[in-house]
Amino acid sequence: MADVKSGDDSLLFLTDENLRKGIEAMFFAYRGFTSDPDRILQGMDYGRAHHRAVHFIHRAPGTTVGNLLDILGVTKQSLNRVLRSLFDDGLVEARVGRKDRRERHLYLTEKGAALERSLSDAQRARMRSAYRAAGPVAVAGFRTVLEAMMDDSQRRQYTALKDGST
Amino acid sequence: MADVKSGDDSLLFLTDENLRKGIEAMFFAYRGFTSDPDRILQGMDYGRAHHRAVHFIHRAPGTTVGNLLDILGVTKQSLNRVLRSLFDDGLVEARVGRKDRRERHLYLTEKGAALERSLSDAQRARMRSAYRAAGPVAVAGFRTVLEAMMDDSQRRQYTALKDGST
DNA sequence: CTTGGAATGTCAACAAGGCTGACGTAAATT
DNA sequence: AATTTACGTCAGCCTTGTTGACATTCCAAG
Repeated sequence: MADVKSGDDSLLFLTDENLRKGIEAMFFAYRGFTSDPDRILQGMDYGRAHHRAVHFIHRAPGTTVGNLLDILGVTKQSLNRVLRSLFDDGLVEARVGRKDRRERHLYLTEKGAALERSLSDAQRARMRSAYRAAGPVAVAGFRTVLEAMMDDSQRRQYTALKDGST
Repeated sequence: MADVKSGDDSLLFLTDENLRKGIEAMFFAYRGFTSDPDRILQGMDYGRAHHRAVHFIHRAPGTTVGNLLDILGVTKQSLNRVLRSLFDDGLVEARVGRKDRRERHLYLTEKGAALERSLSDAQRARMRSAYRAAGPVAVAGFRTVLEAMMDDSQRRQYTALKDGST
């Protein structure tokens, strides 16, 4: 695909220079992307790892620990440290699986949902403002490129969530 | 805001659902974005922090330590630890400023340039494949949205680099 | 010339959040 | 009954970020 004859400059967007700009844009944008939740979380005993856990538990209530491990791509020891503090503080609760009682299904409590809301409100506000400034066509392109940047396994998780439950 | 009259769907891309998808796309894509260099670096004594330092020294040869501090947004103690190991291993060299001799101007050695090349080759390969799959219009949108997501100070640094020296 | 402040380097201590390895328990599966 | 799976936990390590304190060097202003 995209086998462009010479004389055609439609592949100029693939120059190393343009790729470098994209790389640096990712770097700086990701900083902005995480900065608002980070600001909210600092001072609490929580960090970015808690944010991620809370986000995906909110997103897929009743998800199992193992499932969350796959999505977050960390070790169970690492996730467990985070989950334990969320349990202890009453933000997340685990219910034993009904079908398979080895599984723990995770849910946000009211308190947890409140934190999730405050974090995602902040992050969405930045996203919304960026989307609005860029317009719908740019946003579609944004999502297309991001999706193409993922590993296969990540893309599967993303799309599984994308059109997910609720 | 976003007071969309019914019948007009031009602002439908600003729904919370779409914003959430963008947020998750950023999360998963960033993992892909960093995974190739991370894989190369693991096993060496280096990590992502070294990659960033090497990248921006390559990008703006002769940059000062203070300048790099601004770009990377870390403390000098943190950066110094990274730079010291790069000095020790002969990947980066610091030349005392000619005009202001307090400043250290940073340059990659041949060895440092080789590492930079291997890291950025890997990262560019992923980027190129994503760009190619998405096409030029999507790429333009991608960059537009990312730029809109940055903080002002980040955007200034980004654009300063974007059309920068060489 | 002296001094204030800027740029840099360094030491010590600490925290978050990754990691591995090992081990234990309960429950499902074979 | 034996094995595998899902989960939890203990112990220890690494990277990379943080703060605070302090020394050095040197430009620039008084």
